[in-house]
Amino acid sequence: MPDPLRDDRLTLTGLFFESYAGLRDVIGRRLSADSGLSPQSFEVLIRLARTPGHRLRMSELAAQTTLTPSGLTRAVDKLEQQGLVERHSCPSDRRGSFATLTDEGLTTLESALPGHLAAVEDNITSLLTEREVGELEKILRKIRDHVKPGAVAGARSTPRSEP
Amino acid sequence: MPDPLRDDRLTLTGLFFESYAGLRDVIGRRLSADSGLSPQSFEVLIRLARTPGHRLRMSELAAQTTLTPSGLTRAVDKLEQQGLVERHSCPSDRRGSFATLTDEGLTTLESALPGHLAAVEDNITSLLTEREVGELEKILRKIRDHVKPGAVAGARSTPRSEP
DNA sequence: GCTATATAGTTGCGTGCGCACACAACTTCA
DNA sequence: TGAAGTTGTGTGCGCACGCAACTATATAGC
Repeated sequence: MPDPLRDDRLTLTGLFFESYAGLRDVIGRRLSADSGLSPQSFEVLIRLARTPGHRLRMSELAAQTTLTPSGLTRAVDKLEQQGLVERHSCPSDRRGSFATLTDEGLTTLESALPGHLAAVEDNITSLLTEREVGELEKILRKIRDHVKPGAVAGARSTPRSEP
Repeated sequence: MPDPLRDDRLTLTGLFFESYAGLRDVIGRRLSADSGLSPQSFEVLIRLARTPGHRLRMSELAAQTTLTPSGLTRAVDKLEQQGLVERHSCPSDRRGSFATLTDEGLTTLESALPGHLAAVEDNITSLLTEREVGELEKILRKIRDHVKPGAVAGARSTPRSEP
C-alpha cells in the first residue's frame, strides 16, 4: 500500500493553506498601508458596498463573510467608532439591526480599492493565464458552495435554488 | 469606466478566502475530533514526518509551515509537553536546536491521517474532476512560490535575490 | 584578540477571534 | 393571554498568534 504521508491530497491542502497564508499577509499589508483597514473591516465594507441600499442585517452580513456573529459584532463596533458604518435598528424586528455603510465608509473603501486590486493582480492573476483564472474561479466556487452553503447573496430561506 | 466594486478580482479573492475559512473549519474540526491535534500541531508533525530523519531546525520548520518563529516556538512547546516531538540542541551551532519527531508523535500522526484524508476527499477532491485537481495544484503552486519563496525544502542558503 | 554586526530562538505584550452563554424579542400553540 | 421554544445580537473568557525586544552565540573586519 502507498505511504499515506506521501498522499497527493496532503500536498494539495498544504499548498492551499500556504497560499492562503501568504496571500493574506501580502494583501493585508498592502491594505493596511494604504487605508489602515484590517482585512476583516475591508471584507465587511466590500460586502455592504456591493449590496443594493448599502445595508444588511447583522446575521446576513455574518453569513456572507468569513466572520462569525460574535466576530461581526466586534468588527462593526470598530467600524462604527471609525464612522465607516452605522447601526440602525430594524423596525419590523426589534431584536435585529442593520449595518449601513456611511458616505465616509464608501469613500474610504474606494480609496483602498486600487491598491488592493493591484495586490491581487500582482499575487494572483498576473501569475496565471486567463484560462487558469477562469478555472480557479470555477473550482473555488465548487469548494465554497460545498463548505459554506448559504453564503450566496439570495440564500436566506430558500431551500435549494442553486444559481 | 467599469465599477471597481464589481471587479472580477474581488470575487476571486472573496471565493479564495471563503473557501479557505470553510475548509479550515471543517478539516480542523475533523482533526480535533479524531486526534485532538490542532491544525498547527498537525502541520508541524506532517512536515517532520515527511523529512528524512524526522528532524528539522526550528528555523527551517518555520519556513516550511505557515507558522512564524514565535508561533513555532509555542507550537513545539505544546508538542513537547504532549511527548510528540523533542528538542535537541545542534552540536555545530549552539544557538540552534532541532525539533525531532518521537515514535509517539509518528503514531499519533498516523492515527489522525485517515480521517484527515477523508475530510480532504469529501471537501475538495471529490467535488472536482481529476483534471481540475491537477489544475488546482498547478495554480496553487504558482501562487505559493510567489507569495512565499523559500518554502521549498531545499531553499536554505539562497542569498538575497528577492526584496 | 576585540569590537561590531548578524542570526537562532524565546518571551512580553497587545489584538483578534471563536465558543459558550446571556438576554431580549419574536412565534406558536393552547 | 401566556408559557415554551426559537432566533438575533451582544459579552466573558480563554487561546492563538504576530510584532518587537531580548539573550546567546556566531561571523566579519581590523
